[in-house]
Amino acid sequence: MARVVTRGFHERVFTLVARVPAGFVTTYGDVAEALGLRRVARQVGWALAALPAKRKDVPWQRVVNGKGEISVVDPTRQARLLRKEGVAVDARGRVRDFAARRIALEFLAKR
DNA sequence: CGTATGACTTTTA
DNA sequence: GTAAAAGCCATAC
Repeated sequence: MARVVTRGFHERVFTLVARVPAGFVTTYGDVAEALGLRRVARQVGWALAALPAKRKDVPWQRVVNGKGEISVVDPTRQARLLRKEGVAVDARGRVRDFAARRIALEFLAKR
């Protein structure tokens, strides 16, 4: 079975990201690994970049890089959204207690 | 079908 | 702790 196709790659990314509860964050690498491909972290970010503004069900703001820092060109908006959700963000755009806020991979890839 | 790009990660110094 | 380079793979042209 190793048919891990890219069929709706974005769709899978959105689905996983949508599973992240408010107050928690995840990383591109985690999402990619949850998909079964740790190397596609970039493509995860790509999918979110291509994410249309209509997709309000996808909390793209809860996705940060492996360093727990916002990789978006304009971290201000994302940081503001995260703070609004209860996630403390440093002035440098880094999530406080990132390791603790980082959701478990099992929970993400669950079902 | 080949080349270029990128909201990343990891390794090495 | 920071800095630079390589790797990786889906999308766009």
